[in-house]
Amino acid sequence: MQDLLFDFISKYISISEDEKNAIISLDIFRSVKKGTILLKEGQNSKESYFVLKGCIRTYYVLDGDEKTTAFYTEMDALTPHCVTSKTPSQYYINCIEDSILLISNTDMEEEVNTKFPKFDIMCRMFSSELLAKNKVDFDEFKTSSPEQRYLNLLQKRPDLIQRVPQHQLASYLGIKPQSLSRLKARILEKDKG
Amino acid sequence: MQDLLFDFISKYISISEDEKNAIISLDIFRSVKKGTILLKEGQNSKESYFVLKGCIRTYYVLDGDEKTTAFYTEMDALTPHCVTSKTPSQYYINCIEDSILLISNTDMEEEVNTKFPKFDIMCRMFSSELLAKNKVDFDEFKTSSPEQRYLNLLQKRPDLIQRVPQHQLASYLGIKPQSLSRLKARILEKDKG
DNA sequence: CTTATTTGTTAACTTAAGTGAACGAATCTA
DNA sequence: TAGATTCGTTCACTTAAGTTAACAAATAAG
Repeated sequence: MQDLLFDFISKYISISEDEKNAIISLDIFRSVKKGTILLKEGQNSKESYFVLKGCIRTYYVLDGDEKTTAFYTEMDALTPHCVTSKTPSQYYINCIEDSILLISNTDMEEEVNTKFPKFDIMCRMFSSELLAKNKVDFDEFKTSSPEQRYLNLLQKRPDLIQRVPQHQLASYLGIKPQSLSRLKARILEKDKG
Repeated sequence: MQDLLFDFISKYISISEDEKNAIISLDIFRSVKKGTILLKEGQNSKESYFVLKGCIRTYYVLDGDEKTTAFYTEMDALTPHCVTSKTPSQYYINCIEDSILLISNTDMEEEVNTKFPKFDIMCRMFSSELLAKNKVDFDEFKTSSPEQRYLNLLQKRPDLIQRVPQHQLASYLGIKPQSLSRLKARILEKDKG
Protein backbone atom coordinates (compact mmCIF):
# COMPACT_ATOMS: atom_id res chain seq x y z
CA MET A 1 0.00 0.00 0.00
CA GLN A 2 2.86 2.37 0.84
CA ASP A 3 4.33 1.63 -2.58
CA LEU A 4 1.38 3.52 -4.04
CA LEU A 5 2.52 6.57 -2.12
CA PHE A 6 6.15 6.24 -3.19
CA ASP A 7 5.17 5.77 -6.82
CA PHE A 8 3.12 8.92 -6.49
CA ILE A 9 5.97 10.91 -4.91
CA SER A 10 8.35 9.70 -7.62
CA LYS A 11 6.29 11.56 -10.19
CA TYR A 12 7.55 14.80 -8.67
CA ILE A 13 10.98 14.14 -7.14
CA SER A 14 13.51 11.32 -6.82
CA ILE A 15 13.29 9.57 -3.48
CA SER A 16 15.96 7.42 -1.74
CA GLU A 17 15.45 4.28 0.37
CA ASP A 18 16.50 6.27 3.43
CA GLU A 19 13.84 8.84 2.71
CA LYS A 20 11.26 6.11 2.23
CA ASN A 21 12.15 4.66 5.64
CA ALA A 22 12.00 8.13 7.17
CA ILE A 23 8.49 8.60 5.80
CA ILE A 24 7.38 5.22 7.13
CA SER A 25 8.84 6.11 10.53
CA LEU A 26 6.53 9.13 10.69
CA ASP A 27 3.69 6.66 11.24
CA ILE A 28 1.06 8.51 9.26
CA PHE A 29 -0.87 5.68 7.61
CA ARG A 30 -4.37 5.15 8.99
CA SER A 31 -7.18 2.74 8.24
CA VAL A 32 -10.51 4.57 8.52
CA LYS A 33 -14.00 3.05 8.66
CA LYS A 34 -16.86 4.10 6.39
CA GLY A 35 -19.00 6.75 8.08
CA THR A 36 -16.18 8.30 10.12
CA ILE A 37 -16.38 12.08 10.40
CA LEU A 38 -12.82 13.39 10.00
CA LEU A 39 -13.62 17.08 10.42
CA LYS A 40 -16.66 18.97 11.70
CA GLU A 41 -17.88 22.48 11.02
CA GLY A 42 -16.40 24.89 13.57
CA GLN A 43 -13.30 22.79 14.30
CA ASN A 44 -9.74 24.13 14.02
CA SER A 45 -8.03 21.09 12.57
CA LYS A 46 -4.39 20.90 11.50
CA GLU A 47 -4.78 17.63 9.61
CA SER A 48 -4.32 17.05 5.88
CA TYR A 49 -5.40 13.90 4.06
CA PHE A 50 -4.06 11.83 1.22
CA VAL A 51 -6.25 8.99 -0.02
CA LEU A 52 -4.40 5.75 -0.76
CA LYS A 53 -7.59 3.71 -1.04
CA GLY A 54 -11.27 4.53 -0.57
CA CYS A 55 -13.23 7.76 -0.73
CA ILE A 56 -13.84 10.82 1.42
CA ARG A 57 -16.16 13.75 0.79
CA THR A 58 -16.49 17.36 1.89
CA TYR A 59 -19.93 18.78 2.60
CA TYR A 60 -21.58 21.85 4.03
CA VAL A 61 -24.75 21.92 6.11
CA LEU A 62 -26.86 24.80 4.72
CA ASP A 63 -30.44 25.40 5.90
CA GLY A 64 -30.29 22.03 7.60
CA ASP A 65 -29.38 19.95 4.58
CA GLU A 66 -26.09 18.61 3.27
CA LYS A 67 -24.42 20.07 0.20
CA THR A 68 -21.65 17.80 -1.05
CA THR A 69 -18.99 19.77 -2.89
CA ALA A 70 -16.13 17.32 -3.49
CA PHE A 71 -15.08 13.69 -3.50
CA TYR A 72 -11.51 12.53 -2.97
CA THR A 73 -10.51 9.09 -4.19
CA GLU A 74 -7.27 7.18 -4.81
CA MET A 75 -4.22 9.51 -5.06
CA ASP A 76 -6.21 12.65 -4.23
CA ALA A 77 -4.95 15.05 -1.56
CA LEU A 78 -6.95 17.41 0.61
CA THR A 79 -5.72 20.16 2.88
CA PRO A 80 -8.86 21.67 4.45
CA HIS A 81 -9.23 25.43 4.23
CA CYS A 82 -9.15 25.78 8.04
CA VAL A 83 -5.61 24.37 8.12
CA THR A 84 -4.11 27.09 5.95
CA SER A 85 -6.40 29.92 7.07
CA LYS A 86 -6.30 28.99 10.78
CA THR A 87 -10.01 29.76 11.04
CA PRO A 88 -12.81 27.35 12.07
CA SER A 89 -13.90 24.99 9.31
CA GLN A 90 -17.01 25.88 7.34
CA TYR A 91 -17.50 22.30 6.24
CA TYR A 92 -17.44 18.63 7.23
CA ILE A 93 -15.21 15.84 5.97
CA ASN A 94 -16.67 12.38 5.93
CA CYS A 95 -15.23 8.99 5.02
CA ILE A 96 -17.79 7.31 2.74
CA GLU A 97 -15.94 4.02 2.10
CA ASP A 98 -13.61 1.95 4.26
CA SER A 99 -10.37 3.74 3.40
CA ILE A 100 -6.63 3.85 3.88
CA LEU A 101 -5.49 7.41 4.41
CA LEU A 102 -2.25 9.21 4.98
CA ILE A 103 -2.99 11.75 7.70
CA SER A 104 -0.41 14.46 8.36
CA ASN A 105 -0.48 17.26 10.89
CA THR A 106 1.07 20.72 10.58
CA ASP A 107 2.60 20.20 14.05
CA MET A 108 4.77 17.51 12.46
CA GLU A 109 6.14 19.88 9.86
CA GLU A 110 9.51 20.38 11.50
CA GLU A 111 10.02 16.64 11.92
CA VAL A 112 8.98 16.02 8.32
CA ASN A 113 11.38 18.66 7.00
CA THR A 114 14.27 17.17 8.97
CA LYS A 115 13.60 13.59 7.91
CA PHE A 116 12.62 14.48 4.36
CA PRO A 117 14.14 17.80 3.24
CA LYS A 118 12.74 17.69 -0.29
CA PHE A 119 9.27 17.93 1.22
CA ASP A 120 8.80 21.67 0.55
CA ILE A 121 9.85 21.41 -3.06
CA MET A 122 7.57 18.46 -3.63
CA CYS A 123 4.64 20.21 -1.99
CA ARG A 124 5.17 23.33 -4.04
CA MET A 125 5.14 21.35 -7.28
CA PHE A 126 2.18 19.34 -6.16
CA SER A 127 0.00 22.13 -4.84
CA SER A 128 0.65 24.49 -7.74
CA GLU A 129 -0.28 21.67 -10.11
CA LEU A 130 -3.43 20.98 -8.10
CA LEU A 131 -4.31 24.66 -8.05
CA ALA A 132 -4.08 24.93 -11.83
CA LYS A 133 -6.15 21.76 -12.22
CA ASN A 134 -8.76 22.98 -9.78
CA LYS A 135 -9.12 26.21 -11.72
CA VAL A 136 -9.68 24.28 -14.94
CA ASP A 137 -12.35 22.18 -13.22
CA PHE A 138 -14.00 25.34 -11.97
CA ASP A 139 -13.85 26.86 -15.46
CA GLU A 140 -15.43 23.76 -16.91
CA PHE A 141 -18.19 23.91 -14.32
CA LYS A 142 -18.92 27.56 -15.03
CA THR A 143 -19.08 27.16 -18.77
CA SER A 144 -21.36 24.13 -18.90
CA SER A 145 -24.95 23.19 -18.11
CA PRO A 146 -25.94 20.61 -15.46
CA GLU A 147 -26.54 18.05 -18.21
CA GLN A 148 -23.13 18.69 -19.77
CA ARG A 149 -21.53 18.44 -16.34
CA TYR A 150 -23.14 15.05 -15.77
CA LEU A 151 -22.01 13.77 -19.19
CA ASN A 152 -18.55 15.15 -18.51
CA LEU A 153 -18.39 13.33 -15.18
CA LEU A 154 -19.53 10.15 -16.89
CA GLN A 155 -16.46 10.48 -19.13
CA LYS A 156 -13.88 11.58 -16.61
CA ARG A 157 -14.83 9.84 -13.38
CA PRO A 158 -17.32 7.08 -14.27
CA ASP A 159 -16.42 5.29 -11.01
CA LEU A 160 -17.86 8.18 -8.94
CA ILE A 161 -21.33 7.74 -10.41
CA GLN A 162 -21.24 4.09 -9.32
CA ARG A 163 -19.67 4.40 -5.89
CA VAL A 164 -21.42 7.51 -4.59
CA PRO A 165 -25.09 8.06 -3.52
CA GLN A 166 -27.08 10.03 -6.13
CA HIS A 167 -28.26 12.76 -3.78
CA GLN A 168 -24.61 13.50 -2.92
CA LEU A 169 -23.72 13.49 -6.62
CA ALA A 170 -26.51 15.99 -7.28
CA SER A 171 -25.12 18.74 -5.08
CA TYR A 172 -21.66 17.94 -6.43
CA LEU A 173 -23.15 18.80 -9.85
CA GLY A 174 -24.73 21.93 -8.41
CA ILE A 175 -28.34 20.74 -8.70
CA LYS A 176 -31.14 19.06 -6.68
CA PRO A 177 -31.51 15.26 -6.53
CA GLN A 178 -34.82 15.45 -8.42
CA SER A 179 -33.15 17.37 -11.23
CA LEU A 180 -30.42 14.74 -11.48
CA SER A 181 -33.03 11.96 -11.78
CA ARG A 182 -34.91 13.89 -14.45
CA LEU A 183 -31.72 14.77 -16.32
CA LYS A 184 -30.64 11.12 -16.40
CA ALA A 185 -34.08 10.08 -17.69
CA ARG A 186 -33.82 12.80 -20.37
CA ILE A 187 -30.44 11.52 -21.54
CA LEU A 188 -31.70 7.93 -21.65
CA GLU A 189 -34.70 9.07 -23.71
CA LYS A 190 -32.40 10.84 -26.18
CA ASP A 191 -30.23 7.73 -26.60
CA LYS A 192 -33.31 5.67 -27.48
CA GLY A 193 -34.94 8.09 -29.96
CA MET B 1 5.13 49.84 -6.51
CA GLN B 2 7.67 47.16 -5.57
CA ASP B 3 6.91 47.86 -1.92
CA LEU B 4 3.49 46.36 -2.55
CA LEU B 5 5.20 43.12 -3.54
CA PHE B 6 7.52 43.10 -0.52
CA ASP B 7 4.62 43.80 1.85
CA PHE B 8 2.84 40.88 0.26
CA ILE B 9 5.83 38.54 0.61
CA SER B 10 6.27 39.59 4.24
CA LYS B 11 2.91 38.05 5.03
CA TYR B 12 4.44 34.63 4.43
CA ILE B 13 8.15 34.87 5.25
CA SER B 14 10.68 37.39 6.58
CA ILE B 15 12.66 39.01 3.81
CA SER B 16 16.05 40.79 4.06
CA GLU B 17 17.23 43.89 2.17
CA ASP B 18 19.68 41.69 0.25
CA GLU B 19 16.85 39.46 -0.83
CA LYS B 20 14.80 42.47 -1.88
CA ASN B 21 17.67 43.69 -4.04
CA ALA B 22 18.09 40.21 -5.47
CA ILE B 23 14.42 40.16 -6.47
CA ILE B 24 14.67 43.60 -8.07
CA SER B 25 17.77 42.45 -9.97
CA LEU B 26 15.71 39.68 -11.58
CA ASP B 27 14.03 42.42 -13.64
CA ILE B 28 10.54 40.96 -13.63
CA PHE B 29 8.35 44.04 -13.35
CA ARG B 30 6.42 44.90 -16.51
CA SER B 31 4.02 47.64 -17.47
CA VAL B 32 1.32 46.18 -19.74
CA LYS B 33 -1.22 48.07 -21.86
CA LYS B 34 -4.95 47.43 -21.77
CA GLY B 35 -5.96 44.98 -24.49
CA THR B 36 -2.67 43.06 -24.53
CA ILE B 37 -3.06 39.30 -25.00
CA LEU B 38 -0.62 37.64 -22.62
CA LEU B 39 -1.41 34.03 -23.56
CA LYS B 40 -3.27 32.45 -26.47
CA GLU B 41 -5.05 29.11 -26.78
CA GLY B 42 -2.62 26.47 -28.04
CA GLN B 43 0.51 28.18 -26.70
CA ASN B 44 3.04 26.47 -24.42
CA SER B 45 3.87 29.35 -22.12
CA LYS B 46 6.17 29.18 -19.11
CA GLU B 47 5.08 32.53 -17.69
CA SER B 48 3.33 33.18 -14.41
CA TYR B 49 1.72 36.50 -13.46
CA PHE B 50 1.34 38.51 -10.30
CA VAL B 51 -0.83 41.62 -10.50
CA LEU B 52 0.58 44.67 -8.69
CA LYS B 53 -1.91 47.04 -10.29
CA GLY B 54 -4.66 46.63 -12.87
CA CYS B 55 -6.68 43.65 -14.01
CA ILE B 56 -6.23 40.59 -16.23
CA ARG B 57 -8.78 37.98 -17.21
CA THR B 58 -8.78 34.38 -18.42
CA TYR B 59 -11.27 33.33 -21.09
CA TYR B 60 -12.08 30.41 -23.34
CA VAL B 61 -13.38 30.63 -26.88
CA LEU B 62 -16.20 28.07 -27.12
CA ASP B 63 -18.42 27.83 -30.23
CA GLY B 64 -16.93 31.09 -31.37
CA ASP B 65 -17.73 33.17 -28.31
CA GLU B 66 -15.76 34.18 -25.28
CA LYS B 67 -16.40 32.65 -21.87
CA THR B 68 -14.69 34.64 -19.14
CA THR B 69 -13.88 32.46 -16.15
CA ALA B 70 -11.69 34.58 -13.89
CA PHE B 71 -10.45 38.08 -13.12
CA TYR B 72 -7.15 38.81 -11.38
CA THR B 73 -6.70 42.15 -9.68
CA GLU B 74 -4.27 43.71 -7.20
CA MET B 75 -2.24 41.07 -5.27
CA ASP B 76 -3.69 38.15 -7.22
CA ALA B 77 -1.38 35.52 -8.72
CA LEU B 78 -1.93 33.31 -11.73
CA THR B 79 0.09 30.35 -12.95
CA PRO B 80 -1.66 29.14 -16.11
CA HIS B 81 -2.50 25.46 -16.29
CA CYS B 82 -0.22 24.99 -19.32
CA VAL B 83 2.81 26.00 -17.24
CA THR B 84 2.42 23.19 -14.70
CA SER B 85 0.94 20.60 -17.06
CA LYS B 86 3.32 21.38 -19.95
CA THR B 87 0.43 21.01 -22.39
CA PRO B 88 -0.93 23.67 -24.79
CA SER B 89 -3.16 26.25 -23.13
CA GLN B 90 -6.92 25.79 -23.43
CA TYR B 91 -7.56 29.44 -22.70
CA TYR B 92 -6.51 33.04 -23.32
CA ILE B 93 -5.18 35.60 -20.88
CA ASN B 94 -5.98 39.21 -21.58
CA CYS B 95 -5.01 42.45 -19.88
CA ILE B 96 -8.22 44.48 -19.51
CA GLU B 97 -6.75 47.57 -17.78
CA ASP B 98 -3.37 49.29 -18.06
CA SER B 99 -1.49 47.18 -15.51
CA ILE B 100 1.76 46.63 -13.69
CA LEU B 101 2.58 42.94 -13.56
CA LEU B 102 5.30 40.78 -12.16
CA ILE B 103 6.04 38.23 -14.88
CA SER B 104 8.20 35.23 -14.00
CA ASN B 105 9.34 32.37 -16.19
CA THR B 106 10.01 28.78 -15.12
CA ASP B 107 13.35 29.00 -17.00
CA MET B 108 14.43 31.50 -14.33
CA GLU B 109 13.74 29.07 -11.51
CA GLU B 110 17.35 28.15 -10.88
CA GLU B 111 18.39 31.80 -10.78
CA VAL B 112 15.51 32.65 -8.46
CA ASN B 113 16.34 29.81 -6.08
CA THR B 114 19.99 30.92 -5.90
CA LYS B 115 19.21 34.58 -5.31
CA PHE B 116 16.23 33.92 -3.07
CA PRO B 117 16.44 30.50 -1.38
CA LYS B 118 13.23 30.88 0.63
CA PHE B 119 11.33 30.97 -2.66
CA ASP B 120 10.15 27.33 -2.52
CA ILE B 121 8.89 27.61 1.02
CA MET B 122 7.05 30.82 0.24
CA CYS B 123 5.48 29.34 -2.88
CA ARG B 124 4.36 26.26 -1.02
CA MET B 125 2.64 28.34 1.64
CA PHE B 126 1.16 30.64 -0.94
CA SER B 127 -0.13 28.06 -3.39
CA SER B 128 -1.56 25.75 -0.76
CA GLU B 129 -3.41 28.73 0.70
CA LEU B 130 -4.65 29.70 -2.76
CA LEU B 131 -5.72 26.14 -3.45
CA ALA B 132 -7.81 25.98 -0.30
CA LYS B 133 -9.36 29.38 -1.08
CA ASN B 134 -10.11 28.37 -4.64
CA LYS B 135 -11.89 25.27 -3.41
CA VAL B 136 -14.03 27.35 -1.08
CA ASP B 137 -14.92 29.69 -3.97
CA PHE B 138 -15.85 26.69 -6.08
CA ASP B 139 -17.96 25.29 -3.23
CA GLU B 140 -19.75 28.61 -2.89
CA PHE B 141 -20.43 28.68 -6.61
CA LYS B 142 -21.82 25.15 -6.61
CA THR B 143 -24.12 25.69 -3.67
CA SER B 144 -25.70 28.96 -4.80
CA SER B 145 -27.99 30.25 -7.54
CA PRO B 146 -26.92 32.84 -10.15
CA GLU B 147 -28.75 35.54 -8.20
CA GLN B 148 -27.01 34.57 -4.94
CA ARG B 149 -23.69 34.52 -6.77
CA TYR B 150 -24.26 38.05 -8.03
CA LEU B 151 -25.24 39.32 -4.56
CA ASN B 152 -22.23 37.54 -3.13
CA LEU B 153 -19.92 39.21 -5.65
CA LEU B 154 -21.50 42.56 -4.81
CA GLN B 155 -20.41 41.96 -1.20
CA LYS B 156 -16.97 40.50 -1.76
CA ARG B 157 -15.64 42.22 -4.88
CA PRO B 158 -17.86 45.27 -5.52
CA ASP B 159 -15.03 46.84 -7.54
CA LEU B 160 -15.25 44.06 -10.16
CA ILE B 161 -18.85 44.93 -11.02
CA GLN B 162 -17.73 48.50 -11.71
CA ARG B 163 -14.49 47.91 -13.56
CA VAL B 164 -15.47 44.98 -15.76
CA PRO B 165 -17.83 44.78 -18.81
CA GLN B 166 -21.17 43.15 -17.98
CA HIS B 167 -21.01 40.45 -20.65
CA GLN B 168 -17.67 39.29 -19.21
CA LEU B 169 -19.16 39.35 -15.70
CA ALA B 170 -22.06 37.22 -16.92
CA SER B 171 -19.96 34.25 -17.97
CA TYR B 172 -17.89 34.70 -14.80
CA LEU B 173 -21.20 34.14 -12.96
CA GLY B 174 -21.97 31.16 -15.18
CA ILE B 175 -24.90 32.76 -17.03
CA LYS B 176 -25.75 34.66 -20.25
CA PRO B 177 -25.54 38.49 -20.44
CA GLN B 178 -29.33 38.72 -20.87
CA SER B 179 -29.84 36.73 -17.69
CA LEU B 180 -27.52 39.05 -15.79
CA SER B 181 -29.50 42.10 -16.96
CA ARG B 182 -32.77 40.45 -15.99
CA LEU B 183 -31.41 39.31 -12.64
CA LYS B 184 -30.21 42.83 -11.79
CA ALA B 185 -33.61 44.27 -12.73
CA ARG B 186 -35.28 41.66 -10.53
CA ILE B 187 -33.13 42.59 -7.54
CA LEU B 188 -33.79 46.30 -8.07
CA GLU B 189 -37.53 45.57 -8.21
CA LYS B 190 -37.34 43.63 -4.93
CA ASP B 191 -35.52 46.49 -3.18
CA LYS B 192 -38.29 48.90 -4.22
CA GLY B 193 -41.30 46.76 -3.28
C1' DC C 1 -38.41 -10.69 10.64
C1' DT C 2 -40.62 -6.32 11.10
C1' DT C 3 -40.47 -1.55 11.29
C1' DA C 4 -38.28 2.79 10.49
C1' DT C 5 -35.25 5.50 7.85
C1' DT C 6 -32.83 6.66 3.91
C1' DT C 7 -32.60 6.83 -0.93
C1' DG C 8 -34.06 7.30 -5.80
C1' DT C 9 -37.63 8.26 -8.89
C1' DT C 10 -41.77 10.29 -10.83
C1' DA C 11 -45.30 13.91 -11.32
C1' DA C 12 -47.56 18.58 -11.34
C1' DC C 13 -46.61 23.13 -10.84
C1' DT C 14 -43.62 27.40 -10.28
C1' DT C 15 -39.71 29.99 -11.24
C1' DA C 16 -35.80 31.39 -13.60
C1' DA C 17 -32.39 30.72 -17.13
C1' DG C 18 -31.49 30.02 -22.34
C1' DT C 19 -32.59 31.75 -27.03
C1' DG C 20 -33.30 34.90 -30.78
C1' DA C 21 -34.40 39.33 -32.01
C1' DA C 22 -34.73 44.22 -31.59
C1' DC C 23 -33.21 48.66 -30.07
C1' DG C 24 -30.79 52.64 -28.22
C1' DA C 25 -26.27 54.11 -26.19
C1' DA C 26 -21.55 54.07 -26.05
C1' DT C 27 -17.25 53.29 -28.29
C1' DC C 28 -14.26 52.76 -31.95
C1' DT C 29 -12.65 53.79 -36.62
C1' DA C 30 -12.06 55.65 -41.10
C1' DT D 1 -18.05 63.76 -38.14
C1' DA D 2 -20.32 59.73 -40.20
C1' DG D 3 -20.68 54.98 -40.14
C1' DA D 4 -19.71 50.66 -38.01
C1' DT D 5 -19.17 47.89 -34.20
C1' DT D 6 -19.71 46.70 -29.47
C1' DC D 7 -22.40 46.76 -25.42
C1' DG D 8 -26.31 46.63 -22.25
C1' DT D 9 -31.01 46.10 -21.87
C1' DT D 10 -35.72 44.61 -22.90
C1' DC D 11 -39.19 41.43 -24.84
C1' DA D 12 -41.54 37.11 -26.21
C1' DC D 13 -40.94 32.46 -26.20
C1' DT D 14 -38.73 27.92 -25.01
C1' DT D 15 -36.48 24.96 -22.00
C1' DA D 16 -34.88 23.24 -17.85
C1' DA D 17 -34.19 23.60 -12.97
C1' DG D 18 -36.50 24.41 -8.21
C1' DT D 19 -40.37 22.99 -5.21
C1' DT D 20 -43.64 20.15 -2.94
C1' DA D 21 -45.52 15.88 -2.54
C1' DA D 22 -46.10 11.02 -3.13
C1' DC D 23 -44.38 6.42 -3.44
C1' DA D 24 -41.46 2.29 -4.14
C1' DA D 25 -36.99 0.20 -3.23
C1' DA D 26 -33.03 -0.39 -0.51
C1' DT D 27 -30.86 -0.16 3.86
C1' DA D 28 -30.48 0.08 8.76
C1' DA D 29 -32.28 -0.69 13.41
C1' DG D 30 -34.87 -3.01 16.81
